[in-house]
Amino acid sequence: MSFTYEYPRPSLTVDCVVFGFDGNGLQVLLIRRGLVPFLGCWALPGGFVLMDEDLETAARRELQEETSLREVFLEQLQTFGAPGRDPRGRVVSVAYFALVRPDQHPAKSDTDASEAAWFPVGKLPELAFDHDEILRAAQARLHGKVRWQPIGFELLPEKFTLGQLQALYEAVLGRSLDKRNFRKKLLALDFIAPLEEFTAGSHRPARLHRFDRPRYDALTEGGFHFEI
Amino acid sequence: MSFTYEYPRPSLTVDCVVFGFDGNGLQVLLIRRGLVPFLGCWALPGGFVLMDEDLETAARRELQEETSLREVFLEQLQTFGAPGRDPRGRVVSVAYFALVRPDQHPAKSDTDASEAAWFPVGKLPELAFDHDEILRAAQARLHGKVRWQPIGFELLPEKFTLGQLQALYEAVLGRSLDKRNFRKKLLALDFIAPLEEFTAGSHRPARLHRFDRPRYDALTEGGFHFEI
DNA sequence: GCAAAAGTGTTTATGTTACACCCATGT
DNA sequence: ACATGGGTGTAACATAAACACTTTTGC
Repeated sequence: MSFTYEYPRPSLTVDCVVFGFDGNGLQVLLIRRGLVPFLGCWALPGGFVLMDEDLETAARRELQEETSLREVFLEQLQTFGAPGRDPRGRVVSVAYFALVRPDQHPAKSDTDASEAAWFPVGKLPELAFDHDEILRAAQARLHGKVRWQPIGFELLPEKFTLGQLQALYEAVLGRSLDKRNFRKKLLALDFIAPLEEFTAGSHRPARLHRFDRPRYDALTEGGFHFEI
Repeated sequence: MSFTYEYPRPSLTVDCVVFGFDGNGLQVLLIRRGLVPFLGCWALPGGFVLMDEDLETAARRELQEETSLREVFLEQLQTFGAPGRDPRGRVVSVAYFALVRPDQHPAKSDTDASEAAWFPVGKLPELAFDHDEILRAAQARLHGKVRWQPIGFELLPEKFTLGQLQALYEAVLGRSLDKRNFRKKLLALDFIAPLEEFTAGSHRPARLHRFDRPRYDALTEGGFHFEI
């Protein structure tokens, strides 16, 4: 059919902004490029979408190929398509943002050809293409979203302390929160279940909690809305 | 360079979900397709992205070509790229959503070849491609957004009554609001300026108001956040 | 015993909800 | 005069914010 020749076609890629949390600050996973252009430069993991592949599938495939990450929380962010954003020609990129738990973290620096490393969001290196712009959009989304969606739990281990959760919120929101009010509010929401387990370690043991997803789903079906 | 042949390329389109408000209910602007596939079927305005054209520019161009709309509020919504969403082959579509004021509304039915018409969001015809899915995503975005961003004003004339504004919020949110509380809250936000003008007409004249964008911008720069 | 993080309640201020009547105009 | 939408205030209630000390552990 003549259709395939009617319009010139841009190339299509996906790029992923992968956030992690180490108990202290928010981190982003970057890879060092092994190809021109921007050879040796840090960049977001990503690559070309295959012809019969769903966009999210492409993002997950690239994540696994470049960072060994599987089964992470992944959500479409925004599509970047300014002409000139890629020196090779017209390349449109669908950006995703991902949240990974500490136990899913890939090694800080692989021995593989493709080097991957975590960087604190405050201390990022120069990035290839328009990846700094994509990253800013992802940070804005995370910031706007964490207050009314339970995405914080995607960044913590399955069992976590309220102290960890608060540190995460403080890192994402960029301000400190009152400990008593934070606990009161979160526990009142009633989808964080306290466990009979405690941390061991160099201070007073802290009670562990778990995010109760079935409970959360039940609440949201009833038109429930929270805000932190 | 060999790059251009390394990867097969999907075709890239933009589609626009255009919302309008007629004082009563929320409406969506659709066009009747003049080409196969889905010839004669209602669809979202949109079309192919040119090779050296920004995505938003493409959306604005298509809007003007197909619906004569210019200078509308336009925001990127989401990108739809499931293989098989277009029977012609792999076509990825970047969806936008637009808000237009009554004075920008194109004629209800053009005499032109390309027919365009407004439909109430509750009574939509069958749509081409996956446009029903795109439309649902746009409605969800509008619903989630209207409460904390001043997008309501993009759907009303420059000078409006609080009654009109409330009717719009009720249409978007799908529930009725208390008149006194609504007025109290909106006026307290302090970016809606009352004017010394009034409607004429068949009842008690209503005071007109104007959205004070400079005032709004000043407030948001100071980290201000509202919710209706 | 001291450093370090965990845990816990009350008071005050602020914001949200519910609610009913008179007003100005056109017909 | 009546129908129609415009306009107004207060009291009860719920939510959010401010605030300091005791507990438990490892060293």
